[in-house]
Amino acid sequence: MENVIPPHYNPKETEGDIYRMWEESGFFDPDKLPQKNGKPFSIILPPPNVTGTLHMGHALMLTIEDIMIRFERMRGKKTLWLPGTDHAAIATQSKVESIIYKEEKKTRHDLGREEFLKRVEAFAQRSHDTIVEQMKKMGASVDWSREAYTLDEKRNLAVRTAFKRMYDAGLIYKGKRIVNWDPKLQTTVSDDEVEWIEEKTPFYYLKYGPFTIATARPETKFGDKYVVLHPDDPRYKKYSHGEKLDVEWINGKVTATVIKDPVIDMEFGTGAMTITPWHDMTDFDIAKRHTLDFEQIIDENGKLLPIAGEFTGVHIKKARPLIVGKLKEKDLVEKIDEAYAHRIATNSRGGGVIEPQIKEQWFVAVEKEFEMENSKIEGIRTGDTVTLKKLMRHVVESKQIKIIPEHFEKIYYHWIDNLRDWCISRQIWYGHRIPVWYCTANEKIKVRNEKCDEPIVSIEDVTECPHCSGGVLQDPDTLDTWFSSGLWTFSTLGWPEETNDLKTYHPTDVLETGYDILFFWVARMILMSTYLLGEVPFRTVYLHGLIRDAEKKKMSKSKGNIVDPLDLGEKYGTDALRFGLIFGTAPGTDIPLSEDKIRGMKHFANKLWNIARFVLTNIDSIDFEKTYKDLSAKTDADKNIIKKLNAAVLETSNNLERYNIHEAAQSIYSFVWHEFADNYIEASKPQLANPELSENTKEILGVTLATIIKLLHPFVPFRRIDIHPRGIHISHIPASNPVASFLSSRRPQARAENAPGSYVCRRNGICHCRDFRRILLPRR
RNA sequence: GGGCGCAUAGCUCAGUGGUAGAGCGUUGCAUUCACAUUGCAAAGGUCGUAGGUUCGAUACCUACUGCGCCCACCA
Repeated sequence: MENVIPPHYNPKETEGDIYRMWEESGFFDPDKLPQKNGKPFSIILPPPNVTGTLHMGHALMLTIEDIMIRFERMRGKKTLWLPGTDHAAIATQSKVESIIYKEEKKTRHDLGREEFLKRVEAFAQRSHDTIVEQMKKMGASVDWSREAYTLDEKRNLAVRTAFKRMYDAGLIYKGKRIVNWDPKLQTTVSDDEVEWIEEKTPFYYLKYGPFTIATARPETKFGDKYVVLHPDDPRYKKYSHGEKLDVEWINGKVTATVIKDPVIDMEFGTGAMTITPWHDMTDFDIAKRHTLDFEQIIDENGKLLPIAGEFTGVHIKKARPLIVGKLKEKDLVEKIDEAYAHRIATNSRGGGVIEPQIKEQWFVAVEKEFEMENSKIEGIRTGDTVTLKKLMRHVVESKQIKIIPEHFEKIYYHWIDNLRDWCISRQIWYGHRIPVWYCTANEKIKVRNEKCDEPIVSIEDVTECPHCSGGVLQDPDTLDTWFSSGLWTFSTLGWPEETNDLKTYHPTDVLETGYDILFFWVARMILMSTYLLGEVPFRTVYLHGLIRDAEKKKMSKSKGNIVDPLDLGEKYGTDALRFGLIFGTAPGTDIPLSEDKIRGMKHFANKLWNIARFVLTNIDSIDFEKTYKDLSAKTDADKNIIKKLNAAVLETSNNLERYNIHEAAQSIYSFVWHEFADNYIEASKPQLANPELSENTKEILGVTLATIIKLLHPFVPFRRIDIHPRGIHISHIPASNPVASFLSSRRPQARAENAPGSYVCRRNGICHCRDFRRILLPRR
């Protein structure tokens, strides 16, 4: 037989063609799979942000999910992996804002809402196209026909429906709360998006009547008329709660009221502090607790308001030295500690220093009790009184959602227990506009109804006030990006419509993502799904670790240590990249990315190539109907390899079934290299020369090769064997590509021999045939 | 301050109640024989310390030491 196999595996020659062949086969779409009646298995892809390109974390995510999906598809399940992308509201907006500013020196306000959104959408589209290409390069077997976008029409309907249902149930409300305000980007920022930066600031000890108070921010102190003390502090025993004193302050005399509250740390500073409830979280809480007055000192642009007297209109940054100067003049400064280490809140989305403000915002009430409708959750019946927090905790506690690795369950509970109402409004333009309208009719219109003061919450666009037919204005704010991604497991399946997909694939089986978004996203999906559908969004949460650089540092643009997954894929082949990413890495543990390891896995890819090369040049055909169970041993080497092959199949399948991906990879790796190649192939050489053993040895070689290719398929899918009358091709598709056309004919019962060009193996692209299932364990 | 985790080969990491594993690195051998884009082999570990449970502990429990992460946000 003519040997046309080159000695080195060249992934570039084949990967693109193989992906195209998969797409043509249609098997990524579960409706087109031969096993129409298989049990469903579904994963919804965590949608990458349309902020540019994929990074290593995405490559890892795609690899793990593709392994799970291909494994289940091979086992005969009706397998859906649904892809999509995320508009990532604030991240995308600030990215585009900074590009526009860099190139044209214009802000979004210079362009106006409409023009700016056009620019963002164009950018998002470009990012999307890049991401899709990159996903294909990674070999992701997602069903492109069901692709979704968090901001497309269907998802918009889902968002509005969810908002209205929660509003009507009293779980969404508008309220005044202190929020993280970013004066630079002119928006609120969620607690999770705040980044704390260590800084040394002077720490001022100021005389406040008989007290000395310590502060790092004298510029906020104008309105301070409450001095807070610990009730047990012996130094301040003679002052009682509620006592009023006149004190000399920045702009003259103020009447100070003594408040006793145990939140005060007696050890810190002087044990006495004055509060600024409008601009400080802790102060806000204290003021609420004692029903004190709130007064705004700083405006939305970071400038002082008239309460600051002569400093009115001065930006707080400039105001500090001026105010300190005045305090010194008045002899109110006792001392200044220059070496005080302080943490400053900043907006991690490329914004400025956070200045807390009290603002009207939309919130989701997580502790408000309501009656559960339509519950499919075990342990919670329809009509039970619950809270969103309780639902979120319950489904994990009762193991209806299992988190891998398990210890993240504890972290999840801790987070839930400390959870406060979720602020869902954002003062940015890119995203889902809040589906609320306000009546703009003024007093001149006689028909104005009392109800006109109520916000109009609607799924459809509102053009006039339903009460007075006056004009309306939509709330200018947009929703937190996690509001729409919270709906992701079911909005992608067609909700609120009762689609077949929703019935078939929800709850989904696995949600696989990085542990860094357990709170941002995973928890919010659990909230949304349990409330809106009365069921869990997924049964298993698989959390992968974060990819770090060789020095174990987080990859970030500012550090310049980003490694592009596609570069590595290009250099070593996608299979090597995929195997390297998952080999020896446990879930939930960070992975220092070493190029050496990927290179090592390329050796494995090449080893595999040469194993196939040896086997295929020594045999004439492979009977793909046979499995390892049909093999018989004539020598000790035969006996050993059959036993080990058997064990490798079991171990790999068992481990994959339990989502022990790295262990499954280890089993198959060590079998392929250290049993099959090192031992059996060596032993087979004399056996092949012996006429009595030759035929049986060929059969063992062929079946073992076919089995390992199948076992490896979920991990390294870019391999196929074609046996052609004129030679044997591994990982090579002739230009005419009859295999692809055979696959697309979707005749699983058709015998291999009937295939065009007498291709013996037709199944290495998408493994769907009976024998693939037979080599793997049936589901428990 | 609250919570979670880690400590295993020179490096980076898997793993297990009963002979300790991988990648890279190191050393030696091998080039018409499937594999130089390499292969084969070797060296290298009292599995952080001290107690406990157990017939048996690197693994389970406790304490300690040293690291790391998350949350809270101290005026």
